[in-house]
Amino acid sequence: MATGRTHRPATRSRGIPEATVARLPLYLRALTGLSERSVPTVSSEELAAAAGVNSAKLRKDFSYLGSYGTRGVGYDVEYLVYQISRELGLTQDWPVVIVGIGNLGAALANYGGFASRGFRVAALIDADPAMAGKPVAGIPVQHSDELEKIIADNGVSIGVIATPAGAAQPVCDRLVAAGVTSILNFAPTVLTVPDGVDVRKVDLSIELQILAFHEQRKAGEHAAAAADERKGPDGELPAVMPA
Amino acid sequence: MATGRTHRPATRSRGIPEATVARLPLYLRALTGLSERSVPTVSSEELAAAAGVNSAKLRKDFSYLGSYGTRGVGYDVEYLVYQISRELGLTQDWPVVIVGIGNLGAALANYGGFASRGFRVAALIDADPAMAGKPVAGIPVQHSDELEKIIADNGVSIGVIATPAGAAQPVCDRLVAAGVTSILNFAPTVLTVPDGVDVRKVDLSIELQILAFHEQRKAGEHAAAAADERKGPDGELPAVMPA
DNA sequence: GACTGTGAATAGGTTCACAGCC
DNA sequence: GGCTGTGAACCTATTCACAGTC
Repeated sequence: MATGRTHRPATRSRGIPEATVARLPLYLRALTGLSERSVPTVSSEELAAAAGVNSAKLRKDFSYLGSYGTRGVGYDVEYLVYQISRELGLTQDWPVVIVGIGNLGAALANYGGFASRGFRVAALIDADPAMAGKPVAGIPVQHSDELEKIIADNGVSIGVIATPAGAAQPVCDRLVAAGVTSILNFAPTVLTVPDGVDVRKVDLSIELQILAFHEQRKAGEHAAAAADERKGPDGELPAVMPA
Repeated sequence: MATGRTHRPATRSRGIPEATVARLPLYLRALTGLSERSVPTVSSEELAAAAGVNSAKLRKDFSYLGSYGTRGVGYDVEYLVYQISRELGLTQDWPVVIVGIGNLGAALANYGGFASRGFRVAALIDADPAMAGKPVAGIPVQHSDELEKIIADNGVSIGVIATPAGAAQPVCDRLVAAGVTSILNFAPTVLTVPDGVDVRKVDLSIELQILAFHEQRKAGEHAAAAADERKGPDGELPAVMPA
């Protein structure tokens, strides 16, 4: 009870679960593919397969958006594309800035998947003066001195951070101060932001580590029983605390 | 431990929840930072802050690994680093191949976060013959004809796919046939794999779309009180999106 | 007194299974 | 008959709150 409010409990109007929101882009991608092949309608079963989920989950997800299907028939592809796009806010244009134009930043600038949704790379920003003016993906890199002006001039509310870890928090602070309220962070560091600002992170090495965990388990399936319990096989390193 | 009354011994030793596994790399990163600054011990509160989670969750997570802390004191940093590394399988060397050396593949090849964990880029593979031999991040790119041989020679079990969407499934099939059992997929497509093969995906544009959803909702907060949805299912025209 | 470890309570997400409609 | 939409059952994850330990 003493714990105040950290997280606003979902808004009153539309309670779309977070897990559902995270899958909408998946459905949208699958639907876009069908649309390009001029498929008029699709069943929950087919669409679920194309999106890589199961059909019960898909139907449940769609039920949060409304009743957009037809029983006995399925879903109208074009109509669903529109509804999901609207729900995700992709019917409007989102200018984004990418800060940190190293290898990853350049890859992001070149990534086609942004433009094809409602995202437009409004500017590339880097702290290295030597980068200034150099075009990447056809867009000239601007120096980070310009950051605040760029954000303001373009009405940017989404920023992508692809800087080294050490630069991420200061960059984040400046973005937020300049008016950015959503941040996609590729730097391997935890960002602190004020309430009302959303941060999502993508950490490339974390994904690999999760794979390694499962991979290890597969490998150890033969000899699983052996080195299992806390009597760990300390091959090396500090074996403090016996527990 | 926990020889209490619980009548379900089943989930004892190897039952680490997936959500916990996904956070272990986060803790590890925070701990590594502390270790570099020679901090000897850390409380759940401090470590949780550094990792960006709350302390109850962290303690619960650690309780699945075992009792590695000391009441009244906290956790020994070095010891925890070791235990988590071992749990994640990072005390061994994981050779990985990266397939598709475009902008993103090159960024991944250059990404320092891999090497610093147990990951070693064993080879870079691309289908473009013009790329063959060109060094990227100091590693010469090899042609995809060599894929099977490379996997076998290096004992690779983890593959990273950074190809265009269309090439991803064929590449995936070849990786799996050659013995790869874990795949990190950056291509915006759903991969189909046999049982026993793990796939994790990272889709850059999906993350942005999720941000857009929340961003849109923030923007509408002023006018939120207005029409509270539930508008007629066919009130809007499915005006198809621009390509 | 400080802090971990963990049952119990709660919240969130998934799957089942079937009613309702085409 | 085929397929959606959804309450109910189930499962997973998070948070609470406090007993246990140093």
